[in-house]
Amino acid sequence: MLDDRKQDVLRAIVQDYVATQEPVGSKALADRHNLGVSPATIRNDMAALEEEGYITQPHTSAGRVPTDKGYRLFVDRLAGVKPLSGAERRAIQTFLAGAVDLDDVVGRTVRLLAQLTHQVAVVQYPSLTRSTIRHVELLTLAPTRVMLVLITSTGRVEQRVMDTPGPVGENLLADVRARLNSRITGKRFADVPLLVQDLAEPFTAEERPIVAGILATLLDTLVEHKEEKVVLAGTANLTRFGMDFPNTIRPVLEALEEHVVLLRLLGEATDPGMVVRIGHENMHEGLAATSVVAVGYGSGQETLAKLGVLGPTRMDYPGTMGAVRAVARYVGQILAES
Amino acid sequence: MLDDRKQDVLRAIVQDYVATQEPVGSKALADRHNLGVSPATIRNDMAALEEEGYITQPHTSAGRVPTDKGYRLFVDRLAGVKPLSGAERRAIQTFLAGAVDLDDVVGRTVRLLAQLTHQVAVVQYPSLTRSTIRHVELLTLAPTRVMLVLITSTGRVEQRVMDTPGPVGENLLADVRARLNSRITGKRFADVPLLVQDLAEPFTAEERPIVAGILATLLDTLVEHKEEKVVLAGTANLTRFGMDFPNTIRPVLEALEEHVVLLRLLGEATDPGMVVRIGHENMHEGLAATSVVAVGYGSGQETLAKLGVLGPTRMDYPGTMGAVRAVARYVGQILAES
DNA sequence: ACTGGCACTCGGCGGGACGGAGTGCCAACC
DNA sequence: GGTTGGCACTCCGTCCCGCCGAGTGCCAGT
Repeated sequence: MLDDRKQDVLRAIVQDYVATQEPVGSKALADRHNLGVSPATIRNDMAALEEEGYITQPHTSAGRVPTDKGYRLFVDRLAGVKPLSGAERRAIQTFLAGAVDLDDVVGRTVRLLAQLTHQVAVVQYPSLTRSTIRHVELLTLAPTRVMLVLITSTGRVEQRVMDTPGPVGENLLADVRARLNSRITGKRFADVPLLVQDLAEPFTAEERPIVAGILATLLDTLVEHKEEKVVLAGTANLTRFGMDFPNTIRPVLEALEEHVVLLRLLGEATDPGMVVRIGHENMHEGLAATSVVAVGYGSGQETLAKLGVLGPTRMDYPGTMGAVRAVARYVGQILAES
Repeated sequence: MLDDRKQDVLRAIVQDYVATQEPVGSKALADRHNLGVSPATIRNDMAALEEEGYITQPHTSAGRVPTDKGYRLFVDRLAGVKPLSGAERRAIQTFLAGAVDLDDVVGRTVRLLAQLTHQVAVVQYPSLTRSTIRHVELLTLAPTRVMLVLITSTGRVEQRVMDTPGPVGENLLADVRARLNSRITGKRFADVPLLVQDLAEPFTAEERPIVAGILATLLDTLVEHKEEKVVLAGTANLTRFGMDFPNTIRPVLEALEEHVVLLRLLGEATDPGMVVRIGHENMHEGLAATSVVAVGYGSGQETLAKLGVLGPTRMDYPGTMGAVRAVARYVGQILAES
């Protein structure tokens, strides 16, 4: 379908367009890349590429610009992933190593990624769905008020305060705590409802509603925090592109504020494979000129969560992919150690 | 210095400019506000106002625009705080009442504030400095690894994982936990170092370094989390103003990413008094065209933290101040209940 | 002290001309 | 048949110019 030279031409067009941000013409191509043929020949190839939908011209008698389909081919077949320099790798490692807790790791990661790629970075918190329960703690705050603290295998802590139907003694609480932990410590979230089902039964009629309340809150917390959290950084980088702001930047900022959208963007990324979604592939009107590069990360084998960057379709894909992959690896490493 | 009519003129200029976003001329003023005098008279007053530095003209023969000094006078003496409508108040209350935990309260608050004011909203988490300790919990994660969970009177939970110099028995941990809680529960953060000073003494030579390590981590956590956390929302609202983006919006986005700057912006706000900082008063180059309206909030008497909004100097001050004040009150109320 | 009139100053806007970049096509060439 | 040089054509961006309107400052009159 596309002979070698046409692929070379497409690759050259993408590279030049990304570098200059301006439509690229046949003469400029012949000058900057030594393709060994004349501009006229390139023109013929360009006409063919346009026919096939890989490139387009903004107006008659302007240069060509890659289409989403063109970028897709470029990413899939014409370019690799550009590895980071040794210095960059070391910088990442030392920067992330200084983190004190999970929040800090995530915060540092997102800033790092934004700075490295000069784009908007998004990091999703380690997901609860695959993780297990490490400990459940119950504390009395007042006679009829209890705080539940849930610690997960990913180091995340969730807390919830609840009011109880009657006063709660320390003994009762200690009993419930012990029973709870012996049953669900080390278990997966999904299995918890079944495991605690009959936990209230041994208690007296007076105590039972209290215990039931605690269990309900526990289950509620598990469900509630399937709502993943995301953080982002580098929104100022959006201003680096073009002057057509009101139409371009605004919908992007709006999309970034909706966590639902963000999560969907990172959505399909899984650990080994990096996902690149280009322009309209995002299935979001406001992000038609935006690409997302995302990848899963995790400690050890399993994918805990995802991270990625978001920028204009005219981005440096090899470099961006390299940075995203590298950061994901180092974060996974850090998390595995702690 | 400024007679009544000149003040009326200035007020009218600010109101019209905020409404139209365009320099306002003498004729338009005479038409839209019934000041009872002719445009020529207004022109004289405007000349005086310009002389005094309250207004300025972008170019010769354009209308006048308020200066920072003009806005300052407007806020201080010419306008009040516009209270919200009953419907708005009810909407705030029900929206905030649905929150499940502290994170959720903060998240809802910031989104609410952004939507209400159509500007960028900033909410600082309840500060630790004035709050007291409600409970300290110690958990073993592995033989030589301990997790410390700190619960504060504001409902905030901080956790930290540490490695111990040797294996830690449950008995030892329970002992330390009990001693710690009996000493510092209910105490202020600032007093903790003194209170735990000699807590390691009763222990054996083997145990002492472990206990010391735990204490060190505790103190470290207290210091560490003086670094306040902030969240923001509504950055998309920045695009509502003018087309001079690259110069206007970029430095603002950059400033918003630096938490240090954000915290300083909210800085001086205290509960009863609302702080309005206009343009250059922010002492930040990139925020020369930006105003900040901030106020402290808290449950009961004391100010726990601050919130506010950030927008162009040409903002609707009375309305914004009304919204900020109202939201702060309701958040304080919600926090007091929980 | 206020008002109406008047000359003056600019910025914004539309129209027209120009130059340049780039294309498509065609005939010639290897 | 693929490749090349040449050429006419198209259109965008830009510059320049002149006009119009809004708004001002000043001054003389009430």
